[in-house]
Amino acid sequence: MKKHSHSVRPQLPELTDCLRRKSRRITGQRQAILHALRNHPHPMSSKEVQGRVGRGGCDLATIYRSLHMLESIGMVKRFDLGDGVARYELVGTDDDGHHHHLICRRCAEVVEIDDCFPQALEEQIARHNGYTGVTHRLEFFGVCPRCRWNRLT
Amino acid sequence: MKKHSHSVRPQLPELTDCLRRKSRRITGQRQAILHALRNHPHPMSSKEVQGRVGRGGCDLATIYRSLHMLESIGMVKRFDLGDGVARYELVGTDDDGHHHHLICRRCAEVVEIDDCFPQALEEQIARHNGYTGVTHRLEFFGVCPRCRWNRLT
DNA sequence: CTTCTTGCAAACACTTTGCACGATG
DNA sequence: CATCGTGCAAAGTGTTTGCAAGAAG
Repeated sequence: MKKHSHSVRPQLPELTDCLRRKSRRITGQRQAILHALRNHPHPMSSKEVQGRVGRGGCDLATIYRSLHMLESIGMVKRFDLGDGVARYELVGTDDDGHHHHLICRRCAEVVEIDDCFPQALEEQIARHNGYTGVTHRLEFFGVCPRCRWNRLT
Repeated sequence: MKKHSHSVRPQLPELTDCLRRKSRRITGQRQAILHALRNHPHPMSSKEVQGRVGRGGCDLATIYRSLHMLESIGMVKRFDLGDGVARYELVGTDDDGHHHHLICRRCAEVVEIDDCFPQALEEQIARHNGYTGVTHRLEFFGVCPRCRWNRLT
């Protein structure tokens, strides 16, 4: 059971080990991308990742390819915040990365949410429709305290 | 309270009246688009709408503009099924169009779902984070009975 | 030295926009 | 007949891909 939004944040060596185990090559770019993801535990778009990859930078195509690869081996999770831009988060070492977000409609601030759609209800929906392997994608939208305040003044 | 997925399906005259009330012009294209949406009560992309607009057809740009306009006056609701393509559904006369979907990961079949995220829990999430006007976007994904069967054979 | 990765540029898919012409109220 | 809506083509985004050069194991 998870008690807090942020699970254990993996260290870089653990991450590269993970690549090694999956027989993926450990390149400078991949390390930089993982480093960027590690230091900003919020959904990041490819461009945002690129912006946080320092010295020398990294081609966007490489970012896209890396992110896909990392997703395919379960090291990152893709999130869809509703604006047609794919965002990714590093998956902790102890969980599967499944969680949700509360996004401010005005400033796009993102808060991690621990609550989840009731499992019993999901199972009922699956059974009722004859579907198997059912999961869900869930995000909340609202106005954050700061934006609400700014709007009032 | 809603009892069944599909609320009252508006007739064409009601729809055009709605446009009139909002002082939007009633053009052949808009009628055709509304007609298409009316006869296919599932999330439809702009291209799908175009494919169902008969005789003469209609420019894609017009479809995009119409769909935006219809959304802005609340006649259609936009859904995001996770594949970066905006889809729209006509909103019934008696509800606000809020509902969810169960989508087959293999054939993309879509089933309307009546269940919703528990309101009490949503309010708690909002309060806990100081957010106001909180809503949610929720979609389920799984494998439909038919695809499951085909896979077994 | 073999195989996997990268950068670059071109290609793509979806969506938006400028503008002159055409239709609606 | 004033205004709004449409078609067409061009431009914008975000993302994917082909290919030769480069790096990892």
